[in-house]
Amino acid sequence: MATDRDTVLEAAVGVLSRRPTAHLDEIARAAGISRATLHRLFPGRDALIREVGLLGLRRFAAALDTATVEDGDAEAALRRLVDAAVPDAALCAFLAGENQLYDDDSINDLWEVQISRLHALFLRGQQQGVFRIELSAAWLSEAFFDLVAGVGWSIQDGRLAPRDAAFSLAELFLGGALRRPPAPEPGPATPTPSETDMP
Amino acid sequence: MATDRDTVLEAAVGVLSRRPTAHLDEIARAAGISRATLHRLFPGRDALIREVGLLGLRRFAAALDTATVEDGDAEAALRRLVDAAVPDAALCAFLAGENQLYDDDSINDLWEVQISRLHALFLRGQQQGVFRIELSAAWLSEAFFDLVAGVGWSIQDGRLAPRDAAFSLAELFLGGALRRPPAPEPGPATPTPSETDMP
DNA sequence: TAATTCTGAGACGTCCACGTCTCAGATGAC
DNA sequence: GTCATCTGAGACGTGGACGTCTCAGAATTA
Repeated sequence: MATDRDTVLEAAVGVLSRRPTAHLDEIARAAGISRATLHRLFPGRDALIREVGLLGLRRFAAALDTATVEDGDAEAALRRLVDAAVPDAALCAFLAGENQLYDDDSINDLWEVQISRLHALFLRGQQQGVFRIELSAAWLSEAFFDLVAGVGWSIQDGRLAPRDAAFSLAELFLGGALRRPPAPEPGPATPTPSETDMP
Repeated sequence: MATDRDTVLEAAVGVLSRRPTAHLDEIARAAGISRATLHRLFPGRDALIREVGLLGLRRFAAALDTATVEDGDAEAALRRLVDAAVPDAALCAFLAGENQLYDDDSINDLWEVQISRLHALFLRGQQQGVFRIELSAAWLSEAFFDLVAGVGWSIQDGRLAPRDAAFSLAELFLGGALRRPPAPEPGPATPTPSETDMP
């Protein structure tokens, strides 16, 4: 039973990120509460969707804060951001799927702010000579966010181990974004060699 | 006016990929037809959504075919796939957002087939020593598809030039996926140095 | 124990998107 | 020209999700 709002919102994300048209019954059941209690917490469906989006944006903004993306070396900042954002990847997956959904200006503004911070990070990295300049900062921002969303989907569907998420995201993205690709690292604590998938 | 089914479906994708709960009125308007004609082409909303998904899967399967991803060097195969898939990136964006939507087994099976082909490509590339083995083939498949979807979204929103799409996708993804990253290439016909974004 | 608060289950009415139908006008074939 | 075919606009009924309400039972507190 999840009575506090954020817990319910996270349960809602688990359903809405894959089935945006899910009924309130289903969302309530996923949260382990009744439809009545769901209505007590959120006035209606629109309010619920809105708060889910707000929670995602607040979490992503918090990840940008804790990673202090505005400071220091761009590569190190991005690695910090990966670690900070991966725990909330599911929320980012929801945002990626319908970031144009809201008529609300306050949400769109908040969204723009976070994207701008991400864009600035890549722009700074390009100026520092860390990130490739053949790829526009806008594309790097979009691709990074999409990969975070992909991490969220993969974990939800059980196709990616949560422990491997940050490593997989950082290695794949930085490999393509860095101007001087680093030598392949030895791997995470629990390496996932795909040979084990072989018959 | 778009009377043939595929054209209507592509117009529907443009709306549904960003607003999955869009009304049929809106979809019809986006396709330049009336709601009555939309109902003449597709029995109902479920049928429309289903056909959109089927079109996306057929297009992606066709891209895998034309790229002959089962043949030859894995890196070259992936580059061919990029070129073949980018034109239908918008459809992939729709699939990425709600690939678990369908109760229909025929669609899920078709989906699994294509994902398996992608997975096999990465597995073969890893065996060839082309792709990194620290990243699982499953994650590479997911990430590739998510980036294709990201290309679709970016183009739709005008954040990525269609001419740069294939280059941006291939360079970013292969940079992170290849075992021996290639030296940075000079760039596409219309390079997009992000310095031009600077104030 | 007794009182208070909160929740779940269910019933009920409302509203809106959907599906269907009709008909006038446009388009095209002959 | 005539006829056939197709489309758009609009009206209409329906279904189902949604929002509200009530009430019994559980959980918490004193």
